Amino acid sequence: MAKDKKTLKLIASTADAETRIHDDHHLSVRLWLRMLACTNRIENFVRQNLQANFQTTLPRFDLMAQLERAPRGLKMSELSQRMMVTGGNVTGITDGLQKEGLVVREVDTTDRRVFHVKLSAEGQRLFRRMAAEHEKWVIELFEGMSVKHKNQLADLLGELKRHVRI
Amino acid sequence: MAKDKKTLKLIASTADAETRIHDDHHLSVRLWLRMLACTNRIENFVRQNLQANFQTTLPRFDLMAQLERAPRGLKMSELSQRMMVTGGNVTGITDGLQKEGLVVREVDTTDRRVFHVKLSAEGQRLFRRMAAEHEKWVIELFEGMSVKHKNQLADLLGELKRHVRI
DNA sequence: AAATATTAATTGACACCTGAAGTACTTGCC
DNA sequence: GGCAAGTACTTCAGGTGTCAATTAATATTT
Repeated sequence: MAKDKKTLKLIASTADAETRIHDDHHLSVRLWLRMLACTNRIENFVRQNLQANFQTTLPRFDLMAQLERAPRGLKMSELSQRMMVTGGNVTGITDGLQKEGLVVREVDTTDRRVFHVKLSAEGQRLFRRMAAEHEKWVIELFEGMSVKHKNQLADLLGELKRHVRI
Repeated sequence: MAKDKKTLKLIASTADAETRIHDDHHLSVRLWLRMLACTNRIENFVRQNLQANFQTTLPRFDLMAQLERAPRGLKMSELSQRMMVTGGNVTGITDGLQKEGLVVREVDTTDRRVFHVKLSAEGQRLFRRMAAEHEKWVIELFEGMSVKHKNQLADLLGELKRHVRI
């Protein structure tokens, strides 16, 4: 039946190509909306848990996570790049964390424009506790999915990430 | 070498299972971070384009998109649910769109607590123009990926979305 | 029918985020 | 040396988001 329809449309010149393109359009948009929905759900879940268990937020957790992976510290601009947010935003989040003694801004000896942001000892302790919980939450969210499917998904997202260079 | 390590650990009872679990933990977290990175990139791209071409924002576009799919209008609570944001947020976005004449709040005849939010005629015209552009941007972002892979990704995300019910 | 609970939407306090303008510093070029 | 251009970060205005408290209307219970 679908074939009959296509066959008929073939008579009208470019109709078939149009149909294919149209389907692909829908595919891409549907894919994007679905990805967004998944991300939102997981993000909401993680955010609620961070708030309930540690009275903190996802951006703060994210910033600390970046620092934990870079023991030598990160410049504000590097944080901005890795967190995929603007510089002005990083300033605010860093201010808050610094005020609570979780991170420190260290001045660069050769270039007085730059800061090297690092986790304080207390920041490290707290982050380790949070990271352990965070891992549990994420496991929990993905536990309905087989390892095989998780790997497939990770591969496809890796491919997408490469194509989506901005 | 990695194998030697594992073999040695096997002597210590449950070590092998632990290793497997540990790997899976990393898999889930890595998967999640990768998904988040993809989403952020696409979202940033779309947001910038919406701003540059239509002087509007993603949440406003999203709200209008929800309304376009529901010609009979949506209650504030329905918008909140579909947009996956809180009610207070929907109030603000709706206020802005209403002020610009793009949506209208219609009172319910039987329950005076509820509003039915609808696109105005102007809102419909504008949304159609924006949606066409939006579709192009999304296609562009996904064009490096084969239709087959896009379908696989959509399927896997569909599975994830089902598992991740909150 | 009055008291109570529930529901729909709004408000206010606070955090996030962007984009653009501003400040302080460094670099490169004459 | 000195000045223009560039870089690192901050500040500010405005829109987005949460949560908790509030208001107004409807449902339920007695």
